[in-house]
This record gives sequence, C-alpha cells and structure tokens, in this order.
Amino acid sequence: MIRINKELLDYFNDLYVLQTFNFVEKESFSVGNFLIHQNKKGNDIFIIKTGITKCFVNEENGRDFIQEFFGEGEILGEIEIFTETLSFSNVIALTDVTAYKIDKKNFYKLLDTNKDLNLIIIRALATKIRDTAIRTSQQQVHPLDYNLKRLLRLISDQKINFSKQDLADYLGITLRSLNRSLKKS
Amino acid sequence: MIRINKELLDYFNDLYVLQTFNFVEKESFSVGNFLIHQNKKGNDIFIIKTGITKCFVNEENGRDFIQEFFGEGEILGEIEIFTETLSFSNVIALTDVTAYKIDKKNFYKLLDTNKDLNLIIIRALATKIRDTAIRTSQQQVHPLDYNLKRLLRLISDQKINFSKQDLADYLGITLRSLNRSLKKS
DNA sequence: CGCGTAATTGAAAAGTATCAACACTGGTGG
DNA sequence: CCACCAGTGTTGATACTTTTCAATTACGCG
Repeated sequence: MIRINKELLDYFNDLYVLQTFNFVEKESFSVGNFLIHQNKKGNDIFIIKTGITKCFVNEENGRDFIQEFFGEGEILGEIEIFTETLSFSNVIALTDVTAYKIDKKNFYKLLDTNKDLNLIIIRALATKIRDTAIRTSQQQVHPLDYNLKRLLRLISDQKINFSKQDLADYLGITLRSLNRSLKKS
Repeated sequence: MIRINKELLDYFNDLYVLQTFNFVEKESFSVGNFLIHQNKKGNDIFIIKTGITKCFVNEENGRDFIQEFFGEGEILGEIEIFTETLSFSNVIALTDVTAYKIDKKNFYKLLDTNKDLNLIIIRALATKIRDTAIRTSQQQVHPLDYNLKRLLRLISDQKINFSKQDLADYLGITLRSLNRSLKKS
C-alpha cells in the first residue's frame, strides 16, 4: 500500500551524487507539510528519497479520498507537468521527507537527453495505473469487511502507524464504519 | 467518459499510411469480441482507430467493475507490456472496432527510434492516471444520486447507447440501485 | 410466435452514515 | 502540579442507502 520505486530512486541517487546533471536539488519537508497543493499550478517534480507521503483528493463535500501512500523513489507532480493542468490532489508528508526536486524545464531537458529515463518514467506511470486500477476495482466491488481485512494485512508489514481517519479515507468510508468493522473482526 | 486520444490516433494513422514503419497491422473486432483477456499474457498493444471498447475487471465474486470506455486513439495493452505482468482487465468491443496492432518487440523498437513517441506515450499514460484518479475519488466520496446525475450528463453527449448493467458496473453499484436512483430523479 | 436478453419493480435483509456522547493522550500555561 | 485544551479514538442509537432475492414485463430477432 506504500508504493516505492527502487529503479527511480537509484537513478536519481546516481544523478545527484555523480553530479552528471546539475539541476537536481534536494529539499526537506517536516511532518504535515505539503509537497503539492490541490488546484495549484505545479512547476516541479519530486522524487522521494526518504520518508512517506500521503496523496489525497479533497472533494467539495469536505471528505478526503486517499489516492495512495508514496515512499522511496516515487515520483510526484509529474502528472500535472505532463498533462499541463493544475494539481488534482494534495501531497503531504506523513513522516519527515527528503526529496529530489527538478523544475519542469530541466526535467524535460533530462528526458530529452537520457533515453533510459524515458522508459523508466513510462514504467513508473504504467505501474501507477495498474496498481490504482486494481485497488479501486477491488474496493468498489467488495464489501467493507473484506477490504479492511486486506488493508490490515498490508499495514502489518509497515513500520509506520496510520491514523484511523487515514485508513477510513483510504477505504472511502467514514471513521464510524471503520471502527465498527474493526470491532467485528 | 469515453476517452479518446487524438494525438496518438494521428501518429499511428501517419505511421500506417506512410508506411514509415512496417510492423503496424490493422485488425478488426466485431461487437462483443475481446481485444484483451484478464489474466492472460498479452504480447501486443492496440491503438483504436474506430469504435468503442469497454475495459472492465471481473472480480472473484462475479461482479464487474468498468475501468473506462475507450474510443479513438486510445492505447490498450500497454500496461501489461510495460509492467511485464498478465492483463488485470478485459477489453471488449462495444461497437465494431478497428485497431492498429504492434507486437511488443516492434513497439519497443518504435519507441527506441522515435523520440517523439516517448513523450506522446508518457502524456497518454499521465492522462489516464489523472482521469482515473479524478473519477474514482469522486465516485468513492459522493453519494450515488450525485454520481448518477453527472454520468447521465456525460452520456447524453455520446451517440452510443449504454446498457443499464454497464452503467451500474461503471458506478460500482447493482442494477437495482441504479434503477431506483433513476426513478427518483 | 417463441426464445433469450435487458429492464423494471417490490419486500426484506444487510450495510453505512449521521449524530452525539464520552475516554484517552500529550502538550501548555497558570 | 493541576486544569484545560485539542487531537485522536471509541461507542451507541437511529436513519438512511444499497444489496439480495424474486417475480414480472418489454424488446429484438431468427
């Protein structure tokens, strides 16, 4: 449930360490800070180096829906850049986070000069589509208890503690329903 | 709700007509035929030239969830190729469909030699992610009546008639619930 | 016409949301 | 040191929504 992308992480670690491309910056975010704001224009992409983030959409009715949790090596902000649209989601640091940052112009330059990276990005996007599609179809089609059991299994593998509200938002249900289902099982 | 991708369509139309790349085939599918089978290995990507397809996941409990309807210029089967996994969904022809087809090896060759195409594919994937994310969060967070009203508005723009079952599967609800909600409004 | 598929509807059961009250925790300031 | 507060978590009662099951009607086509 916390996605990582070792391939991308390695790539940007090298890029940064070897200084083969001088436009990669490193930036830090404390717990609770936003990396990306919904409905704002984004001019940078981030590659998470350490830490965990939460990507969520805030709907007009006040409820949040968590798209996914992103960890090491995951890329953020690329959708906005490629589709030339405003951000459709927020990204917030759940732990302290460090991330590589590149602005739009230089990211395109990097893609233009490094053929390898094109395929790596394509794979990253394809994986995002696949994971998201699988998760959303399962959540839509199965009852809460079933989804929660699966989620609890996934969580037990992680070191981080998720708040109950985040779990509810991830499942697309209310906190009350989450607690009831937890009680039953 | 029926996604199209003019950029990709133009690209492959040219490729086919100008014969600049000889490994693009054209294939036809009649209504109800499968372009892609869930849990099967796929070795080709398709670009829809004409017609409309339905991409849906069949869950073990028998229910279907419709990921999306794809029309002209949309690419199919690319996720399986890029992530090197079995198909996670079915794709079926809702109308008669014609599509360009390229096998994995030649698709990679094409990507390798045509830099333009890399960015076009990246944009296509990014758009898929964005559209899917926006739709699923709205469906999870809003009540049925709200979602149905939005959907009906989208449908009215299309020439094709969707079955009630498909609409229900698209919304992730039962046919009975769809009918009740339709009655009310 | 007759058959199969799609669409409609009712009634009861199951699942979720809403509202509201209360418990626990870790600060912060008097 | 304690009172207070804000954030998080828990629980009950009730209303509402959706599913399940089942029966019936409408429609297209050989």
